[in-house]
Formats: sequence, C-alpha cells, structure tokens
Amino acid sequence: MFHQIEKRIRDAVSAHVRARYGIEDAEAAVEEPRQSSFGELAMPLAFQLAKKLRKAPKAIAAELASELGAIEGVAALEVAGNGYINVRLDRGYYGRAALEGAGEQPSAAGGKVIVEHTNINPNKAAHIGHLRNAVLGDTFARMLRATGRQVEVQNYIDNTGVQVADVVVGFHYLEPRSIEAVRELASGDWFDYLCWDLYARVSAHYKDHPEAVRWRQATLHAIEAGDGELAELAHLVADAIVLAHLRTMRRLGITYDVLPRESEILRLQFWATAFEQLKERKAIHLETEGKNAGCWVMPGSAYSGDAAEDDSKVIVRSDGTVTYVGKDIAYQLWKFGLLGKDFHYRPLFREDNGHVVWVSTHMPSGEAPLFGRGSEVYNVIDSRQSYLQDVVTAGLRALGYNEQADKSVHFSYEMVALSPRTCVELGIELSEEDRKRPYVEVSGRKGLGVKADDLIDKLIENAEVEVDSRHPEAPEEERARVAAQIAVGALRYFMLKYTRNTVIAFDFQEALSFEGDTGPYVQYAAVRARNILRKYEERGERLPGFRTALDREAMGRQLASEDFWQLLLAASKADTAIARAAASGEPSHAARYAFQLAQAFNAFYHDYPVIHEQDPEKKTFLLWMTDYFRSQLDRTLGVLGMEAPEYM
RNA sequence: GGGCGCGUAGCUCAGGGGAUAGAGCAUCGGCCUUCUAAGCCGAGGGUCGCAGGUUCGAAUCCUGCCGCGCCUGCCA
Repeated sequence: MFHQIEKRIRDAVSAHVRARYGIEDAEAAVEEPRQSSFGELAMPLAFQLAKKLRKAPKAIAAELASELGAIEGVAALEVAGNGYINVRLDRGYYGRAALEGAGEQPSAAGGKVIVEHTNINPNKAAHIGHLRNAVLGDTFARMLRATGRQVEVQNYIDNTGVQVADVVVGFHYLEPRSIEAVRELASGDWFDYLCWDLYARVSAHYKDHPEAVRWRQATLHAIEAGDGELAELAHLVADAIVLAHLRTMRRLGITYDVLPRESEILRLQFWATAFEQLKERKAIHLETEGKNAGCWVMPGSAYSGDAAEDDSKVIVRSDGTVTYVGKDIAYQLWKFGLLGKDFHYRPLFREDNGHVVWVSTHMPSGEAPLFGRGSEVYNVIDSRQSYLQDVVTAGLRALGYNEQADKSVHFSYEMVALSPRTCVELGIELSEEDRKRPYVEVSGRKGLGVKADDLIDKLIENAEVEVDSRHPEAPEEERARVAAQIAVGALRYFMLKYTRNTVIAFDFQEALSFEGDTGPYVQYAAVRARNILRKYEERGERLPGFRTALDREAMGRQLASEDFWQLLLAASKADTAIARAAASGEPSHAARYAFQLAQAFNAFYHDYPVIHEQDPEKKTFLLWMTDYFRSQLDRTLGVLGMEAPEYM
C-alpha cells in the first residue's frame, strides 16, 4: 500500500528532474520525516541537486514543488526547512485504497531461496542460543515467503561428529550401558536432558583423564566405518535427539522442509566428489612442510584479503579424514545443485497441517520433492563461525562459482550469553572478573546454560498465572492454549527484538516480562481490536458494508483527524515494513514495526470508544479502522511466528 | 599480532549523512462505573567512548586512540 505510492512519487520526481534539468542519475530519495507534522514523505532532493545546479537548495525545492504537477494520491507538496520537499498525501484517496486492498499481491520473483538454520548438534537438549538461531531463521523464512519468494528450509544434522561421539563414549564406556538399555532411555521423554548431563560428565572426565580421549577416537572411527555397536549407538542417540529438537522447535511454530544429515554426506561420498573438483581446480594443495605437513589446505589468501603467508586452513587432515569445513563445502555445492550428486530422502513425519518433514537417506526409497538447487543460500550460523563460512565461500569461488559465492550469505548473529544475575539464579559460580562483565558466555560442554524447554515451560507457567487470574471461568484446556500462545509470543519476540549483531545477555527477569516492549504487548493490541469487533457483534449488530458505507469523501472527512490518519498510515505500512526487513535481512525491524503499530493502536483504543460512538459515519469508520488494524497486525504477527490469542 | 563486532539516558536497547537523538524497563506523579489497566497520560534523566578529519550538515562516513567481546584448531 504505502510503498506503491512511494514508488509513484519517486518515479514522477526522477522523470521530472531528467526532463527539467537533464540529470539522469538523480536518486530521488524519499524518506519518512521524523515528525509527522512534516507530512508523510520528505525529499531531500534539492540538497543533492544544489551543487550540480549551483543554486540554493531552497530555491530548487520551490521550483520543483511548483513545477512537478499532479501525482495521483498526493494532495500537496511543501517546501520546508532549508530545502526539503514535504509530501502530503490525499487522505481520502489513501484511506479508500487501503479499504480496497489495492495491489497487495507480492511478486514471486527469483528462484528458490534456501535457508539453513537450527543445526543443533544432536547430542543434548537445545538451549537458548539455539532458540535465537531457529527463531531468526524461521522468521527470516517467513519474511521471504511473505514477499513472494519460494523458500526451502533446511536443518543440517551433524550426526557423526565429535559431540555425538562423546555422548556415545558416556553410554558405552563411562556408564556403561547396553544398546537395549540406551534404546529404552531414548524412547523416554527426557533423553535430551539426560544426554545434556552425560555430555557434561564426559567432558569433565576427559579433563581429569586425558587418556580417555582414545575412547572418542575409537568411537569416531566406528562411526565413520558405519558398523558395529558404537556406530549403532551413535545413530540411536542422534536420531532420538533430533526428534527431541524437532519437538522443541514445533512448540514455537518452527518447522523444516528437509534434514540433510552428515552421515549421508559421508556415505554418498559427497566429499570425495568435492575433493576431486577442488584438487582439479588447484583450490587446495597438499602441504609438504611446516605444521600442516601432510594436510590438504586452502591458502589464507583465498578467504582473507590480507592473510599472513603461513595462514591456511586445513581441509583434509594428515590422517586423510576431512574436516567439517570440507564437508560444508560439499554441502554448499549441493545446495546450489553444483555437486552433481543428490541425497535420497524419506519422510520423517507428517505434521498436523499435512506438512511433511523429509530426512536424507543413502538408499532410494520412493518419490520425494526436489530439494536443493537453490539460487540463493542463507546460512543462519552465529558470528563466531564467520571464519569458517568465509572458507566455504572461498571454496566456491576457487571452483569458479563466483555467482553462487555472491549468493551465499552467512546470516550471522551474535551469541546469547547469560546476565550475571541469571547466572547467580542458576547457581553458576562466577569469577571476580565475570561478575563485573555485562554477560557471561554459556558452556554446553560444562552443562551450563538454559535449556530451551525449561524456558518455554517457565514462560507458560507465568502466562498461566496471569490468564487464570483474568479468566478463571474459562475452560482449562482453553486457558492452557492461550497461555502457550502468550509464552511463544513472548519468547519469539524476545529473540527477535534485538538486532542480529547485538549480544543478548539473557536475563530471566527480562525474558519473562509481559509488559512494555514485549510479544504479549503486541498480542494484547490484536486481542483488544478483536474484542471490539466481537463485542459489537454480540450486541446483535452486524458489521456495516465498509466498501459502500465509506466512500472517498467519507474517508477524507474522518481522516482529517490527525489521530486516525496516523494510525491508518502506520497500519498501511505492514507490507513495506516486512519487505524492508526482508531486504535488509533484519527480522528485528519487523518486530519493531509490530511494536510501534501496537503502541499506536493502544493509544487509539484508549482515546476512542468505538462501540459507544454516536455519529454513524464516524462509528462505521472506527469499526473499519479497528478491522483494518487487526488484519494488518495479524499479518505482521504471522511473519513473526506469533499468534493472537482468543483473549488475554 | 591480525580479522569481525560493539561503546547512545541509571539499566537493556533502537536510530547508522538531514529537521528538536528515541523506545522499553526502573524512579516519581496521574487514569479502571466505559470496547479487559498485560493498558493509557505526564515528569525527571544525554559530553551519542575520546581526539582529529571529510561537508551546506556528523550519533551516523574516514583516520587515530581508549575500553569491551568474539574469532584467529589437523573441534564443530
């Protein structure tokens, strides 16, 4: 809605500048003034032209404003300040366009976008750091879909790595337990929690008994060979934990299209194929001396502008095994359809809405959708891995795939740490200097951190207290559902409100808050809007036909009110806000928009009792505004993966 | 040492060439007989780390410095 008129103005202005001054490349920048009294749009164009035309900005602005002519939907152009041109929209026209939902169809341009996120090591329960990853990735995917893109969500499962091996070591050597005993545990509800503790115990054991690392070696070899009890144990553990993670994420409305697994990357020899390509193009070479003698390495110059001479990344170890980065290069090639190989797939399970989550296999097993072959790839991975992501992209470049390298985006974000206060609450001992820091890094290895399910449970518990006190008469099942929706809203919003490169110092008090800049605040505004409409209908009245009752003139009359106009304007910007957030890759922008829109509505709600309005035209208009706001906020909430509860 | 990021109100964070620097929390003071107060209104609170530079204009861009974090593995 908003961006269409914005574009119309920009086009008209650049055409005029071209014709009038013969300036071709004039970027008719259109901004939103910081003060609403300046109008809806502002153009600092005159400042840009001042030098070229050797004229005062103010004079140019006056000239432009008077000569520009009529633009559909624009009521007036005004010169302000030292040379701004402020645009005032035709409110009646704009309101009517919003009512008719003019041209809301997103254009489905470009090929498939692959978004990879979550990627949790399948050896223990998910924690809050993983939540940030999954919520960011899921929201970004929703944003892209909302702008018309085709999106495939992948969740890479490293089921053959050291972390899984360590848990296997725990079960097999430390405890020790039989496969049957572990299978029994794995079918229980708390397996991921159990492994969380076991993993911490194994890590601690290594520290006190360095020789125990040979257990890990034996396990890794067994996993790689793919047979024997240790390998079976590894699969058992990883498969069960993956299901636990998917269950956790589904609580937050997060799901996936396909789970490519490392075991298939090995089994189907993805690496061998990539290795041949890399050797052939001389992207990597066998080091003959120095600390990396016997390894295949990528020279530092490939992935870093000013790397030191001896700075290079080992891709294949001297024992012939491939590092994670190597496998990741193969995987990245596959995502673009450049590897010349594919996985086989089987359905892992079908969700309630019919959506099927697929997982890779090494054997053909019937029909499956076409996965991979993306034209853009976003890897949602925390910023600590930027070095490795650079190496992966450099791998593509070295193979001559510059276009795909350009389309490989490390969608990075900063870590989730713990506030000192929360550490104390969790009983984590802090050193003298840690206490002074704003945050403390979590350590999965030590078993320190906040488990995702614990946090969700706690949020639900808190929401239930509130819901129960407000709606004691409602059925329990319903109250539970509402509490869960509020909890999810609070959690997702909390993970989204920070910009990606802000370290979140996780604090229980802040995360559990339902007031102010929080998810429930936004949900509450949506609930209030729906309450008005519901109450209205409960009185036996039917909503008027807005299309006939509110013509352009009526819109113009009502929107003369600055309050109404500002709310309408804010609500109409939903698509613009989502599109901008998607384009800048910053989900926090969408969250911020939702919050600001909710703020605007809450003020409106307080000042204008809709149902009690006496003037018929105004009442119809207020009802429409309420309905319009609700639909625009619902849309935004959908993109954020939040639901508006039936009541709050 | 090198790379990336950060430094804005008491706290947590937005803003990232443009008009009078914003929000939430906290503090203080108001508003529930009205469509639910998870709300609304108001007040106080700022050397935008420091110093230079670029220009009509710098919190924003550049350089240097100071402080903090992450990365810099034949772990992932």
